[in-house]
Amino acid sequence: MASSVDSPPAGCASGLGSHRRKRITFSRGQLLELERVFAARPYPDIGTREHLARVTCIPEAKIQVWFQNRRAKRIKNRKPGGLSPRPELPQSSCSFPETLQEPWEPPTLGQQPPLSPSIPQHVSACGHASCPAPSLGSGQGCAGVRAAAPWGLAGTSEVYLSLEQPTPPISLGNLSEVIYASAIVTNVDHC
DNA sequence: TAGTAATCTAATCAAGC
DNA sequence: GCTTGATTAGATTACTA
Repeated sequence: MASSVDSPPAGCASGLGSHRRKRITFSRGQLLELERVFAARPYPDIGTREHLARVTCIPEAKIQVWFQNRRAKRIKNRKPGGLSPRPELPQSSCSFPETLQEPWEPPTLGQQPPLSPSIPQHVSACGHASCPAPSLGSGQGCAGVRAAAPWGLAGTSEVYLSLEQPTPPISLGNLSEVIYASAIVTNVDHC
């Protein structure tokens, strides 16, 4: 893991003797982008992260760290009863239009009637654009699936599975692209 | 079956405001 | 002092030899 972390050319932590921990400060635009994607899917797969990395010009590793911290923060804050920090994750992670429907509601999808809630549920549960279905395990292996697994053990995954089956209308690939388009299109002017 | 890789959470450290 | 990026440790899951 520590291999990809150093993207030397990045600029900041190039190789300044003391590899202490040079804290980087994300720009507003970058944060905006990250938060938007986070709202859509707190558990982005590698593809999403890489895409985000390109769009924001932030090393993928940093993005991963950012998401980790973000999740941790969220769990901490939403720890009133203390129990089940996850249960809500599947929600926010899956129903991107739900949490997102703020500034960038996708014109095409956003208006998807009452159906939308169930559709995106799987998309994010899977987390990967090109992941047909968790159980299908297409070679590549979907990170999103794994991500969902941990708490899925508690039974959440079953919900996803039952939800995703009856929702074939939208092509997941396109859907995630739409997510991205709506998430990114707004501010791609970082680079 | 064992080894490896990737990802996750949680706790903690520490920089920057 | 608070927020939050960075690091570390330990656990889980999936894939491959």
